Amino acid sequence: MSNQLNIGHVASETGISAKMIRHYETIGLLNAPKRSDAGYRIYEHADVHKLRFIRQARNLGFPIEQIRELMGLWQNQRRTSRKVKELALEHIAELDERIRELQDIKQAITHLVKHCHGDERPDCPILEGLANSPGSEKASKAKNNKKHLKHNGG
Amino acid sequence: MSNQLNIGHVASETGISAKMIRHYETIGLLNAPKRSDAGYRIYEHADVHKLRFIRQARNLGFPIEQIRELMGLWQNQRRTSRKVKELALEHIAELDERIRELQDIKQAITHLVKHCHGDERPDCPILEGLANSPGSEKASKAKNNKKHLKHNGG
DNA sequence: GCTTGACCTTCCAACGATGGTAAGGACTAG
DNA sequence: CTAGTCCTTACCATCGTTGGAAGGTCAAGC
Repeated sequence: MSNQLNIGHVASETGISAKMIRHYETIGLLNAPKRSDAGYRIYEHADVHKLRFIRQARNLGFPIEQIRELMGLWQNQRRTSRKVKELALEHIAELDERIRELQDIKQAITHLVKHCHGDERPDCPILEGLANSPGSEKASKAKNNKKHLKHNGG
Repeated sequence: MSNQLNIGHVASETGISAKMIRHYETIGLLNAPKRSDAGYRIYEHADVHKLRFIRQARNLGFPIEQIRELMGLWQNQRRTSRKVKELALEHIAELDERIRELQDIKQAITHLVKHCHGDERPDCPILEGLANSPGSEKASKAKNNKKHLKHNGG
């Protein structure tokens, strides 16, 4: 009976933690499976397939909401590949934007670092740059739309 | 009397919302200012200076904890520029890693997109790629240490 | 006085995706 | 019967920021 598709089995088979499988169920990304008499979740092979799809999409950085759409398209036999490609291109554009932002930041810091001796002296252009750079700030609010600039989420 | 450095004034002067200024105080990034009889926060010009420093560092993507370190170094007259440069280089390394991750992802999706017609036909290599790619998953856990791959923090 | 409106205060919740932990029930092997 | 592993729900933490609610304060006008 150990080959029952309970959550642990599915988790190890898909590489998605039991925690996340339950989470995907609560947010409606995965349909709620049947339960055993004891209340255990019992999955079908189709669920494993779906979870693999989700994992792949997550690995590619698709946000949950886009994965929801992708899964809808995936299950829909009458979808057009045009719509799927649109979603993918949209995602690529977002990736490009984030890459560009990070590169801009990297360049700014690199510029500061270049002028820092990095020795025993306290003199440090990096700190000076952080303290002094933007002339006024009231105006910069409009330009700086980098809210989505997240540091490492891990 | 309107030139009192209360939180609203400081907020508009630094471009940091009053909300965030209070937040920085609660997490100990900014020291708690004096209060008026009514309990209003009354800041000094040094605080404005500090907040500008914080804002710049955030704009460059430094996480709060690193900003805390940077501010310590900034205020410390006996610091060495070496330590500051180390922190900055560490941050650059993290940026590089994130950029690389995003580029890898972008390349993978781009590869899928290239083979998709993007027309009225339902046939779609993108969805197939998402559904089928990784042969087994149990092993892939070790390789995939991209936990910190966050989508847009919005 | 009394009201209006802008400002301030604290506390609580949310985003997105995941990890952790706790308390308790269910199962399996010895 | 017991030990150990699995399952259940539920809450808290991350990370930085924003939003709202409910209430106190202040400066102005009538």
